[in-house]
Amino acid sequence: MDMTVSPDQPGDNPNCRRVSAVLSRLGDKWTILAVTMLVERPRRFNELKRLIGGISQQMLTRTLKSLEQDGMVLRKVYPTIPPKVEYSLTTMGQSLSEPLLQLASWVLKNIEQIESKRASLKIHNDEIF
Amino acid sequence: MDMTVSPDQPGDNPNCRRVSAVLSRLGDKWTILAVTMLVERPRRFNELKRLIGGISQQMLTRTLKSLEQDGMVLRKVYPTIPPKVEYSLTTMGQSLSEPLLQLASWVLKNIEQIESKRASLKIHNDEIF
DNA sequence: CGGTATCCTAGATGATACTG
DNA sequence: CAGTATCATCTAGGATACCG
Repeated sequence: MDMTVSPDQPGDNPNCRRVSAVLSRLGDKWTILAVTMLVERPRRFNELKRLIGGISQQMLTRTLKSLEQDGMVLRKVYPTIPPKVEYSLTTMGQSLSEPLLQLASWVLKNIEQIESKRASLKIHNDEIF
Repeated sequence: MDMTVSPDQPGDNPNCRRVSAVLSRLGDKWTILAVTMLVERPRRFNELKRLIGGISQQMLTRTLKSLEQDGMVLRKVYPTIPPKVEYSLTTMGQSLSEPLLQLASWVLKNIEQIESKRASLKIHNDEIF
């Protein structure tokens, strides 16, 4: 599972792509947010929906299902009326949350700079066209 | 820029979505790999293409342009014949690479477990359908 | 060598309605 | 409450051809 790269190594790098496949799943529009919302404690479906904000019901369902299939999230159903479903992080999910929170923290520290850079480019383009 | 969440706080969370927007850009299919390939030293366009492997020319162009617009990557053109273009990480790009490499490292440590879990679910579904 | 331009498709996402 | 089902839209990404 070596991701180091010898200089100018030609051809494809299968390990890179296996890792990339997982990363691009983690990096979809909602996954990281969902995991973040589960760090503190288990949450119910609609609770997560409110916390995340702006996610459609369907996408929350899919996101949670993917996380469950990858072993990051545990789904527990309480057969009450009305039904209650609680989502929590597995051990692997908790360990994932550590680098994820570090990344989120980096984004928070740098988001002003990123957004202002994007904005300035936009203005520049607007001047040209 | 508070990402902490008071319990059951209703409504949308704009900060979450600003962060999410950046994260989902970072998490696309190629960005993280591209940044990783630039950590060691600057690289030329086709060098990156070879290192990443499997990326189309167009997507590499787009990925690098996005990173440049966000201030992560510096693009330096040497007006030689044939043309030579070198990409390197900016200071912000270097600082980004730290949490990114930690995340990549986490994936490497857990990828076997994730892939086997996915595979076992696939077998299970194949038995049903 | 390091790109653009164009076209195309699968999949991601959203909106809405319905259900146990 | 916690979903499914269905339909519509948008975009990421690939393939290919061309360019300075």
